[in-house]
Amino acid sequence: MSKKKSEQAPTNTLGMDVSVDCVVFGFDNDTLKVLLIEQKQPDHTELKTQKAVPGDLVLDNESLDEAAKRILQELTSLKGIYLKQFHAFGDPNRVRGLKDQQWLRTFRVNPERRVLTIGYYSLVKLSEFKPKAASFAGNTYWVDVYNIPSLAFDHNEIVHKALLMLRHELMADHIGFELLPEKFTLSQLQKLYEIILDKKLDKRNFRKNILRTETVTALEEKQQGVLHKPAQLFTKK
Amino acid sequence: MSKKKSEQAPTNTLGMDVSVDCVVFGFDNDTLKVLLIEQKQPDHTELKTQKAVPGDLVLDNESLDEAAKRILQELTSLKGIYLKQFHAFGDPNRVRGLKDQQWLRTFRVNPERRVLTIGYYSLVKLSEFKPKAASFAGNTYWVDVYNIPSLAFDHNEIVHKALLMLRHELMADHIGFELLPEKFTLSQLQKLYEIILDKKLDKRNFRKNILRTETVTALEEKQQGVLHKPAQLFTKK
DNA sequence: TTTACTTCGTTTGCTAAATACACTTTCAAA
DNA sequence: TTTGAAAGTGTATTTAGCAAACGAAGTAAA
Repeated sequence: MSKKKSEQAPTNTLGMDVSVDCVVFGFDNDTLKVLLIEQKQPDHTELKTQKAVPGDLVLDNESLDEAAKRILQELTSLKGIYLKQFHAFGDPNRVRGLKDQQWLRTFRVNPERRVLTIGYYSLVKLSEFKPKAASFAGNTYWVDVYNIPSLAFDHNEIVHKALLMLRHELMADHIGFELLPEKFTLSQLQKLYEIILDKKLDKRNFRKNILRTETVTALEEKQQGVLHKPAQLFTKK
Repeated sequence: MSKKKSEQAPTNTLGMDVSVDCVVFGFDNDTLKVLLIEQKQPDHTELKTQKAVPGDLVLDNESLDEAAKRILQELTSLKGIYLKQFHAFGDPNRVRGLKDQQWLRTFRVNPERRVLTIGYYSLVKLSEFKPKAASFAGNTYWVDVYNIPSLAFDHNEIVHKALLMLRHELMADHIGFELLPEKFTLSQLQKLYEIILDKKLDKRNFRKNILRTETVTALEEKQQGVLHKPAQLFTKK
């Protein structure tokens, strides 16, 4: 930003591509899931398709947050989704793998260029999620965050880091309800916490703590159609 | 990373410049300081010089961490300095201010290009710091982090965010001693914490907490040359 | 050498907050 | 009316936070 060009090496005058990758988390009351997209199968070839986290290049006049929002919106058709930047991934060779290059050549103008990517994670309510039909290369999948297949580029690392950052933020800012429907029970919320943090929590203490933070409010309503005592419903404050 | 080019806007084919900016923190036993560099005064002009945090473009084959290390090493001649990436700043117009452009034109090949910057902060021991003489544009200064002047680009925002992230990490990972000499007293460490967190701490609780984390070990040695009971010296474990 | 002064490091004693832990209640279905 | 299944709740103990005070260890000046 401020130094003169250094003597020992030429300053980068080509620039590089910058992308945003979104680790989209969803929760189905049982497992924490991550949304993956699949490489579109090139016509009549037998290439094994790769999977990755959704992402795209940042456009010329777009901020990083705007790019992340755009990607997510094209993907989910939802607005107002929780989004958080968590890390920049800048290995010079992070898209230079053979399969990675094969994939990039199918749609990038300059597939061989270095790509810096900014990682975002987002929290969506699975109940509201409708995968947008034909907008993406290949299919989309939800996979268990604790059982992620081998992904293209450095996306396994990106997902892993996203989970670590999500854990931190969950403890600090109690954003868990972003993954639940509008109305939810405290047991659902607790189970979500337990799965994200990967440890058991005490029911009474959990309730005390959550209610103290005042991030949720009790509704008059109760759960319906369950074959046991119906729980009180809550919503985010 | 994976989407087809979207219809509504052309994908960026020019790429952009990527830089790393380092917020270098130092501690003089009294105030938390940040290292600033000053724009080199163009010959016989009367332009008011601007100040900024040190940074530079990322080179073609360099990772982000490597770029940050390089910048810091040229600046301080020190190795093994604590460094942490904390945020990416990607506003499309973040270097497009009039004065910012004037400055960039004095040394950048393409001063008008969009620049994405990755923010790092680093912790240096002021006692070991020797500002490198002529390597940089203009002078270097240490300024109180709570009294930062108006800086070029979006560097005020960058410094502010760096401080917030430092606070979080200090509480979580107890990295404070990175700012102190090899041997330090717990009172020094406590004062450092109080200044970074901007609040008073209880002496006994502080000592209990720090000793419990086992990040420091007591030496056999005691403080010398003080006109009161000498304190025990500690060092990082 | 005595006294005053300063900060160190710990003690005591109180209050507030966090943690560990187990039983009763409510509803639907059989 | 019994059964299964999850909801919902209270208390005792431990740990953390805070205030005041004190003996210890050193220097400096009388």
